[in-house]
Amino acid sequence: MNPLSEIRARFSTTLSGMVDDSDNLLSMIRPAGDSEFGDYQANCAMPLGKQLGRSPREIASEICETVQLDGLCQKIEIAGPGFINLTIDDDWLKSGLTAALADDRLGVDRVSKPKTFVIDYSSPNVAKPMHVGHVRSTFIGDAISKVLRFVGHTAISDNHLGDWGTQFGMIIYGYKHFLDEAAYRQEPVAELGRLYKYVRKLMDYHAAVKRVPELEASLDELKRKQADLESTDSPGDKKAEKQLKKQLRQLKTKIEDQAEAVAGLKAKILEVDGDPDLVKDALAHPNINQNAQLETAALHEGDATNQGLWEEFLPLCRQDMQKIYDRLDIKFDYELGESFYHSELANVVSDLTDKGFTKESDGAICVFLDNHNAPMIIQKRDGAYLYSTTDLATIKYRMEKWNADACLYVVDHRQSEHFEKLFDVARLWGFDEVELAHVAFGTVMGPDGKPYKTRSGDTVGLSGLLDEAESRALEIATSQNPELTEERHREIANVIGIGGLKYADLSHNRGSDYEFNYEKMLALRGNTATYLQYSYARVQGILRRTEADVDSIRANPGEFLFENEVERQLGLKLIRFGEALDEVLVEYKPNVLCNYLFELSQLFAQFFDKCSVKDANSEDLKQSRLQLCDLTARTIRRGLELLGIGVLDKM
RNA sequence: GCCCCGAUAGCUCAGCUGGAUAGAGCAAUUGACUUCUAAUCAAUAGGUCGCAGGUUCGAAUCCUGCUCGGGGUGCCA
Repeated sequence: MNPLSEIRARFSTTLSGMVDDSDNLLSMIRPAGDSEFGDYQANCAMPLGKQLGRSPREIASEICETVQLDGLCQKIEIAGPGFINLTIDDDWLKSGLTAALADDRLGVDRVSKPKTFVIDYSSPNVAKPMHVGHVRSTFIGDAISKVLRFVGHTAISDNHLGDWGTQFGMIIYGYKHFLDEAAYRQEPVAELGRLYKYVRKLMDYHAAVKRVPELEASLDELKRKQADLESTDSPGDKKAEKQLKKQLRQLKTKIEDQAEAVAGLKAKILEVDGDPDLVKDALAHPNINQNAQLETAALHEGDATNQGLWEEFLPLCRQDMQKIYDRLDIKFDYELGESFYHSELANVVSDLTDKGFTKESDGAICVFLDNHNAPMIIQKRDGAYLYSTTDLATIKYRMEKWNADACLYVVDHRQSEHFEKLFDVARLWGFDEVELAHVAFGTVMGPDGKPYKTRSGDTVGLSGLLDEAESRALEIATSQNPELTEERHREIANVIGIGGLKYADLSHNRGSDYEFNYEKMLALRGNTATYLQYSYARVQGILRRTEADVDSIRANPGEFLFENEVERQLGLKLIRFGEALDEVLVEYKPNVLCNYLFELSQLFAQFFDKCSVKDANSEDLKQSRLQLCDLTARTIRRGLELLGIGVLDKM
């Protein structure tokens, strides 16, 4: 039992005797903001005083008299307007640590009411290279799944692959017209990738050729407007003046954006124009955009040739994608892609229609919702279905198959409106018991504060990103410890490179955008995976140098001794691992666990500095310190494992 | 137009279901390696929590307005 839930349990009895609903008050018991005030503080006397019309300090002392904290807290003080400051009893702490030492779960309880969670994350489009944008969903989803499982829930991870989309129409079109058979026989995946990129290029070319004149016309129009506004006489009154300036500013950014877009499109045209083969193919395939779309439509309608090609391509693409997941050590329980649901889509629409929830509008079948202006369209005018339809079919399947208590969607925050609508429709449809949550995350930014792109403006490919992280890590590992073998260096580089990447992502609040930076990610100091991994390696160093036998430490523990204040702090932090995990799951925020592990490692570094294990004054103290070391190492290792990050005994 | 999100130290970010003197890392300055890994630790300095109001014992946190920035916005995913 972690101290916070223990304290809350004790307060619960007292508070429920004073008010009807004590849950809110219990949540006001929290870790102390300042260690001067003790370990925990209960702030519930102030609001309670108000509610009961009495002095908060009076209430506080009444609470203190009745609450049973014997054996749990050694000091209870009332301070300021009515704060109740609590200090955990050293004996309680020591017995908790002793129990954790012998426990594979480090003293973390399993939840009393396990639930079934379905977690939808990663979800890339197969046949398109994975890029930096997939990183966050993959890491965050994986970490949440692992924490859920560790605390005792059932977590079903499901990679909702985009395996039925327009990219297959493009590849099929490419296969039919541009295939290099020898290359396909030798390296099918590479050839399919080439075909995808090739068709993409030609499609972009035609789209750009068409779009540039339109954009340029609109750009001229904007510039005219700008000139008009600039030559407008000053309106005299301040408000109008301000309005005018604002309009001009907005126009200016719009002009800049469009000019940039035109330049980008022109670059794409030039790229094709500069290559005679590309020009030839571009001219020979003027309707490639429409025709690729037709290939997709044919696939969806069950065309035998396209179906056959799709069945041939899909396993190849998935195999290729699997390489990335293997490097990241990410596994899924299920990988039910969009194609898995395609036969159900018509039923979704007809069922919703039968129940009277749909309405036809401009030929499309829609579900209108009270709190949204735009409806959710579930079938297009041309009869095709949309991702909203697939998502609804997916919810139905997950409920029927797993009877989920909660479905978590770890998806980019830009899709929040889609999920609001989706969840509303699902509830309308009858799935109103399940918790449906969009675990949204922000964008990975480049050093310019814009979404992370390569210098040429393309998205950053994931496999290249991993290569770069590992090669930089290799350089660091080699220069730090030149005496190790190259094989060891590579192993270290893998663990700190991939770990650094994951930690950089997970340590940010998932809702925020963050700036991607290799240097910071792998920095030798600061709040990085390396720092945590180094702490772990230092413990292992101590255990080696003292020739400690961890099995016997765990089996025959001595008393924990707090000779130095930092030893008590470290012990308290260790016993609070479960609190951190609970906190992660309140809002599905892995950064809470990162913070905990960083603070734990900082305390260990202080302990390392001040409290020698090898040269402890007595055997008892040495034993106690070894126990703290062992617990620290196991907590860091377990915590990092839940984040999907590895550790090393030496680095 | 409408909707959503953000603005915290020079930089990158925590903190946000209201709590005590706003935190960390980096960068800067200073000190500590014959020592269990210095990939470390100790210390100094750095702030009008975008602006203006409001709510209250108490506001970075909640409410309103404004400024600036980002995103979304019926037939892409």
